[in-house]
Amino acid sequence: MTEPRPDSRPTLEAVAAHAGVSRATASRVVNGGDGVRTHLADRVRTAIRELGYIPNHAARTLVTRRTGAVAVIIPEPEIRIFSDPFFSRQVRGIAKELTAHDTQLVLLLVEDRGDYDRIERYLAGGHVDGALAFSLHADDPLPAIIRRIGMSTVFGGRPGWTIGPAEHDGVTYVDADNRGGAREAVRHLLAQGRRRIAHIAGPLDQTSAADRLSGYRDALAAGRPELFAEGDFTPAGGARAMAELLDRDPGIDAVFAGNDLMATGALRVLRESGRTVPGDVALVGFDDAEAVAESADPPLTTVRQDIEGMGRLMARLLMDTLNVGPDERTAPRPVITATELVRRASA
Amino acid sequence: MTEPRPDSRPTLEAVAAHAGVSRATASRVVNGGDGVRTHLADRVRTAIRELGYIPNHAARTLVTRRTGAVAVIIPEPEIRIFSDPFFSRQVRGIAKELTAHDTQLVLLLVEDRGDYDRIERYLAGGHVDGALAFSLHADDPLPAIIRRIGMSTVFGGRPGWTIGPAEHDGVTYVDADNRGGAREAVRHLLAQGRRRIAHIAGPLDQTSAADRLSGYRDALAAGRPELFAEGDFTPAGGARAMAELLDRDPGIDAVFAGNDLMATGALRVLRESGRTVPGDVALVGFDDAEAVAESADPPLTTVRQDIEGMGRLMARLLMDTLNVGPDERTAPRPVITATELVRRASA
DNA sequence: TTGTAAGCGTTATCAG
DNA sequence: CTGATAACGCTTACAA
Repeated sequence: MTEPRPDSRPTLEAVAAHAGVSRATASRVVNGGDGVRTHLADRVRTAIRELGYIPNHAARTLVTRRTGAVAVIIPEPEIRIFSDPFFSRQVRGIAKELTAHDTQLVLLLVEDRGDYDRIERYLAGGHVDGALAFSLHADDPLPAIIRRIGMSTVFGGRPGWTIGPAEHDGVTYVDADNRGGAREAVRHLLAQGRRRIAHIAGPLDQTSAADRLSGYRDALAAGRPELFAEGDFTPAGGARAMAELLDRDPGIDAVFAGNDLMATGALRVLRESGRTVPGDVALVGFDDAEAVAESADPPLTTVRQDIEGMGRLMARLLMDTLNVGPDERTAPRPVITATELVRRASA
Repeated sequence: MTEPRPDSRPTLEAVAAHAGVSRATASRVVNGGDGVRTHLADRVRTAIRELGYIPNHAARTLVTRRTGAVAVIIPEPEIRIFSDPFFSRQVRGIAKELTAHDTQLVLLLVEDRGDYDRIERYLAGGHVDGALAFSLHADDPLPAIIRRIGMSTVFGGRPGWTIGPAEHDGVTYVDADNRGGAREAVRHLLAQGRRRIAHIAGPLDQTSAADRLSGYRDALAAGRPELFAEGDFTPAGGARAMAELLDRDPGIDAVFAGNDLMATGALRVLRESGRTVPGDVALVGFDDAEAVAESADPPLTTVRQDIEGMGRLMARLLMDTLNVGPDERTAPRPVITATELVRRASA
């Protein structure tokens, strides 16, 4: 019923023998075939096909010191992380780009502090050629690890220890223009004649939240009072913050939420308080999270960021680094991607 | 500023020399140290620590033919897949379990049909020891590939080509008790005196959708008319199906939706039609998707499945298979996990 | 252009 | 219990 020894696959040696050439020549053909007479190359290719040869990855890695794999490190200090569509979509973008470069994606989830030992061992163990890491808090141990073992890395989101988009210190990262996007959102509210614009910020130890708060302040600069509460990027947190804000100032006529999830929470509280949206209070979110912004009631006006595109970009940047050798790499630098205000019914 | 040659890490050879033993002995210590005099073992361990030795994975794999990695294959024929919290949570469970077994997770996303070539090459290339695969349609090429190259695999969700939980054909899979859960949901509606209970099914070529429909029918057996429309597991699809159902029978007084996302779509349409929930129409979802069921308005009564637990289970089952050798493995079998009705405000 | 041969870092076999 | 030594499958100088 089953084949005799399906276990051991043909080696390069077998291919060479089958084609009547040396293993070296066979190897050359497998790796592009430059400088091999087409006659022989064809014979080798035929042998490969007939034997169903597939290169042994471990053997290749052993000598080339290249694994053809990249680690994607995702922390989930809070529960929310992986169920947040944000990561899913970014990972999707990354996966697509890596696939295009014939590179594998090794997923490393970080649950708690102790996991970093494991991560370091893994990274140092040479299992991967580079790493992609996300949303680092200012005190995250990962940057130190990465620096220590000298691993090429691209970060997603401005790391907490950098000052801002302009001043960075030697890291490459991809981030949306959170500040600019927030500015645009608030200006949109101002343009509608809203006077008391509140902001529900995300956790301010995350730079995306801090940058959006900065944008909010930028737009309000013209002598307007600022009024904000800190949420946690969840609907419940948004609801809590909204209640607090309403308590502090019942006259609020607009809210800019740091993300769509918090906006839905705010929406619920606004409705429960008897206010209409956008009639009494206009509401703008951030992310344009699918299955959230669009299906909210009313659908959310929000600031869209191209999350999948950011993921792709991260991967591309990393591949670029990997493909030039440590010598003449382009200097590490942040890449800021544009945001876009999507107007729906809520503001 | 930087170390001279941070590039080349110490080898086992170096450790052996440092400890004054043979490479073979050093290797034994690295792999548990059975049958090595404690005296020597300690010396080796010290050397390992002092040199910062980390085993070279490729070299090890080359000889042991074990990679210490597992592939997680996720198809996304429709757009929704990865932004669906379902996969995220299942992956999370898998990741946790694999980590506990010191095994790496290689993520393989399948975009389109052509990707299967790449997947097959990858699997056959011996990059991983086993695979975890999801939600296969009846005509999915993956099972054939997996059988052809004889790779240990555990499926998530009942594969489309199996008949049901009882009759399976040689595959191990983990699935929630979709049918039982659906039955419970509908019985709950019946117990409330609802008479016209409609069902919004997911795409019926997915077994989870088909099984939930079966459960719906089971519960209705007592001579009740069945009334269902097929959605696509998205809010928009749920809305579409709801509109269609209302059109066909305006007297519907309850709806069992195949998942929470479709339930939110249905909710919107019900509200827009002037109906109250649960006053005029009771609504039950499926999944208990966080940030969806709970934050819906009203919060959704739904059937919870322990998604993360299912992920962990899948990984554990695979590891079990991997650790016993092809000889005496326990026969492939489905594992069905329990569901639980979570009562909230919508029904 | 092609072949020979020397590794790459481990584990595993087999004497001692 | 320990140590040579032979694989593992491939790439890459170096020679021819």
